[in-house]
Amino acid sequence: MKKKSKSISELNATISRVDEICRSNNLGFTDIRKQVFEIIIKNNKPIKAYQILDEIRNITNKPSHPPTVYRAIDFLIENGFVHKLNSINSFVGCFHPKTHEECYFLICKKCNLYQECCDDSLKDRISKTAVHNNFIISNTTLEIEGHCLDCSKK
Amino acid sequence: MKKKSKSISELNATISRVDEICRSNNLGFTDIRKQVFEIIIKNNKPIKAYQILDEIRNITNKPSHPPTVYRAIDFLIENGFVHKLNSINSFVGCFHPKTHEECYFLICKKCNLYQECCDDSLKDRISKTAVHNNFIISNTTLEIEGHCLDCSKK
DNA sequence: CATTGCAATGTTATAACATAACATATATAA
DNA sequence: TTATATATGTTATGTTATAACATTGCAATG
Repeated sequence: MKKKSKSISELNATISRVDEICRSNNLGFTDIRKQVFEIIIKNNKPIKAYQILDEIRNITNKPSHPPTVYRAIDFLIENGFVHKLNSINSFVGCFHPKTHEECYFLICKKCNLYQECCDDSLKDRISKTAVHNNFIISNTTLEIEGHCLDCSKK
Repeated sequence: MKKKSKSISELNATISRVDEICRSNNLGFTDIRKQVFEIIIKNNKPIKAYQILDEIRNITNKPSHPPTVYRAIDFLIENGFVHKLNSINSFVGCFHPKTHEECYFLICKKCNLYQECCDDSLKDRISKTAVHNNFIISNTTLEIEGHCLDCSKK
């Protein structure tokens, strides 16, 4: 389980990476989208849409509305830069965008830190289950809630 | 993928089974709870809380309110008789309550039919992933969305 | 350089999902 | 009887998300 925040350099590297991906794929990484992405990725923990909205209002001192945030989130999810945790209606940044399609998560209920856990054996197992049921996967939600090592010690 | 509705006898068997479990565990399977359970399990497809509320209103012709439904759902989920599909804010009945803790799902986006797919190899794989990350699981959400055989043929 | 088209954003309103808080009822045990 | 616990009724509100339409800005085309 992740113990501490990502380093500044790691954050910046991820942001640059997304910037590049957008440029090379002709995706408009607009100010709003960049802003929302940065808020999500810097948050370290899953963040909710209305928290993002509050932050934007604080930063810009302008009126902002839910659709602005949700549209940006949609863009970021569509392109794999952000994931939604359905079990807690929250959003997390992806630290290795475009390197995998599916993303699985461990979420600590106590400290709220999360970790992507996208190992291939798990992916394979899920694929096999789908095949076995004659099912064509379009997207998978795997969210494992519980306690990380630190929090289960306490 | 499930092709058709469960048979009446299968439904009744499940309802009786739940009834028994409640009796032997001293759980109050009250009228409201039974009613909500029956609505969910007979629906065959994932159903939403407010749809359940509408059905109750139709059946009873009395004023009913969201908390009534959500309380019943909470009871049913706590005791493993119903599961929530977080990815679509919907509820499904469990056809083998108390025989497993975790329940995984295949959900067809086209016809909305769902199937529980709780094979042990998948469960083991998830456990191993958790162990590998020093993580203690309290609950797992695995929802695989896509298309069932029938719908992918069309 | 219009003007047309398109993608993104602004804005208002409301839909959809869920729970807090307190009142009432019902059953059962002390 | 009274106390206690469990369940339900009821009002209000909190939280999450989207529909619908107006406006802006920019780039391609004539």
